Amino acid sequence: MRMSNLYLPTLKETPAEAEVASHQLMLRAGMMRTLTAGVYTYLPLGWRVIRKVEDIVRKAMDESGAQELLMPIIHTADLWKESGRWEEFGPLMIKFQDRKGRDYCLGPTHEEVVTALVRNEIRSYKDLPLNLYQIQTKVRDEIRPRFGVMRGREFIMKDAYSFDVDYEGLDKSYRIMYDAYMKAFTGCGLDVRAVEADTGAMGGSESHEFMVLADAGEDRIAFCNSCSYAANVEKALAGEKKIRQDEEPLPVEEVHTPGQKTIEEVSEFLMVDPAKTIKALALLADGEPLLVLIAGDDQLNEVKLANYLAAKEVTAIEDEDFEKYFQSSPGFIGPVGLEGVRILADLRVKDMVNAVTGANKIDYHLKNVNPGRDFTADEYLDLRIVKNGDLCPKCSGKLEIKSGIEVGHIFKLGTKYSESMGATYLDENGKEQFIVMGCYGIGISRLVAAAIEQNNDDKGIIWPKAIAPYQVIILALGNDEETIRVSEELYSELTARGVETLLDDRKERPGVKFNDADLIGIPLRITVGARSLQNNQIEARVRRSGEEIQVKLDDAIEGIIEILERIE
RNA sequence: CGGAGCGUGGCGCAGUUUGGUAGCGCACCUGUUUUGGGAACAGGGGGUCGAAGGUUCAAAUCCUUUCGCUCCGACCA
Repeated sequence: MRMSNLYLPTLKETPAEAEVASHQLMLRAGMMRTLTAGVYTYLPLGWRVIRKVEDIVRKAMDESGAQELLMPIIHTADLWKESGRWEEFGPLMIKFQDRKGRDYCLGPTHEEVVTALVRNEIRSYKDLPLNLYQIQTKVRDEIRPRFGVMRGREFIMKDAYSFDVDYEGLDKSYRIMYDAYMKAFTGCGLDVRAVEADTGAMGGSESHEFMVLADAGEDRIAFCNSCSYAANVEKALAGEKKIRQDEEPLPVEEVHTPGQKTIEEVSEFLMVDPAKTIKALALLADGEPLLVLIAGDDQLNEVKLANYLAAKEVTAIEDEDFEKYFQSSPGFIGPVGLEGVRILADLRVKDMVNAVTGANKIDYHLKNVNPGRDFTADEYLDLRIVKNGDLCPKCSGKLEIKSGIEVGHIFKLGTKYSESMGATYLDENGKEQFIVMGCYGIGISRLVAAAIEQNNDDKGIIWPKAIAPYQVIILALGNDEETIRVSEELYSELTARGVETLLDDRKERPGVKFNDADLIGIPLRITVGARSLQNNQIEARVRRSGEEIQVKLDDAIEGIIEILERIE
C-alpha cells in the first residue's frame, strides 16, 4: 500500500478522552475513531490488525475441529425468557421492539441462540460431539465503558459452543479449547496466562480466564510463587494460615469511641493494629439480612460470599434501612450480643484473640473480644480477597497479585441451558439425555488493545509481527530520481514476494515519516535515501530492538527478508 | 446508579473568577524557499463557545434545566 493513498489520520497530540496507552495509541496511530462512549469505527489500519487476529484465531479454531457459522445479532426476547436471562442480564442488553411491538435484544452473547439451533437439529448421540463458533459483533450496554476498545459497548468476539453427550466429553472439549486458545494467543505474539476464574453470569462449573499481564488491566490475578496455581482474585482461595496466639484472652472492655466509624479511624484512635480489629459488614443477600465478619485489614470477596449463599444479589444495607435490622448505627455494629441476624465469619476471624469490634451502641466499641467466648458465628469460611503475600491454597508458597486483561474465557456450562431450553439427544439405549455444553470466548478487539498494552514505547506501538498491519515500511526520503526508483522497486518486489509492505511516498519531510513509522509500529523499517545510496546501501531498522542494519543494494530483497524472518 | 471532573474550529488548550461580541499552538488550503527525526516565511479557509430557557443595553462568561464525555466503584470478552 502506498501511504499517499492510505487513509491514515495520525495525531501528533493525544486526545484528551484517552487515558490508557492502548486507547491513546489506537487513536493517535489512526486505527480507530470514536462515535460515542464505547463505540468505535475501525479505520483501515485498525481493521487490518483486527482481521489478522481473526485469522489467527480462526485457524486455531478450525484446527481444533470447531466449525464456523454466523448467528444473528438480533435476538427474540422469548429465547432469553426461556433461559431466564431476560431479567438476569437486564439493562446490560440493548432491548427494542419491532413495528408489531414484539420484544428483541441485540445479542450480548449467544448461548440462547445456539442452543435453540442445536435442539432442533441434534437428535442422536451420533451427532455429538460438536463445536460451533462465530466471529461477530456483540452488543452490551456496559455500565461503564472505558479504556477505548478494552471495554466497549460494541465489540468483536469469537464465541464457541461445545456439545457433548456427557461430562467426560465436555472435559475433553474443554481441554481442546484450552489448548487452541493458548495456541491462538501465542500465535498473536502475546504473553498470556490461563487462570482459574469464577463462572459469573454464565453459570456452570469450571472456568478459566486467559490473561494478558498489563498494568492497565482491570482484573487482579493471584499467582503462586512456587507452584502453578493462578486464579482471578475473585476466585482465589486463601491458604489457611494458623496464627499462633500467645496472648491470653482478657475480659471484654467497652470503650468510648465518639465518631470513630471506619477501621482506620478506630484502629488509630485505640492505637491497635487493624489486623486486630473485626470488620462487621451489614449486608442483604436477596433481601435476607446478614452480618459478615472479616479481619480489619482484609476485604470481603463478594463473589465468594454470593457463591456460598447461592444468592443472586448481595448488597450493603443502606443507612436509612439500618434500623430495621440493627439497634445501633453503621460503624458501631458487632457480633457480640447480636440476635436475629445470621453471622458469617472469615476463617481468619476464628483465630483472633482480644480483638476490637463494634459494641452495637453508638459511639462505643468493644476491646478484647474473643470468638467462641463472646460470640458465636453461624459459620466460618473463606470470605476474603487474597492479598500479596497470602499463602497459596495448593502449596506452601506465597501469592503475588498482578494486573491482567482478560482476553479469553472458557466455561464448562454443563446442562444449564440444555435443561432450561430443552436441548436433548437420544443415547445408545434410546433414552433422552440433556446435551452437556461448554462455551468459549475471545475478545478479538480487546485482544488488539491488550497487544498494544504489552507492546509499546514512548514512540508508539510495537506490533508483534504476526498481527502487524504490515510487516515492512519503506521510507522514501527525498524526491531525487534514484531514491524514487529504488524505493518503488523494493516496494513492488517485496509485495510480489508476499511481504505486506507500506511505501511512504508522501511528500512529507523525513522527520514526519520516521515518527509515523514508529507510531504505527511496523516491525521493520527500510530507509531509502541519497545518503546511503551513495554507498549502494539501504538502511533497515528493527522497530522493537532499534537495531540498525546496512543492507547491500545488490541483494536487498533477500537481505530484507532474512532480517524479517528473525523478527518476532 | 453513587462520587469527582470536563464540554470553546479536526486535535490540544487559553479566555469564565471581575459580562463588552472569540484567541493561541498543531492540522488544513495557496505560494516561495526547504528536505535524514514532527521545516521557515507570506497569505488564506473554518467555530450559533454541547443544547434549551432565563437575567442584562450586552452572555463563552451569571442563573435554571438538559445532553454528552472522562475518571473512581459493582458488570464483563
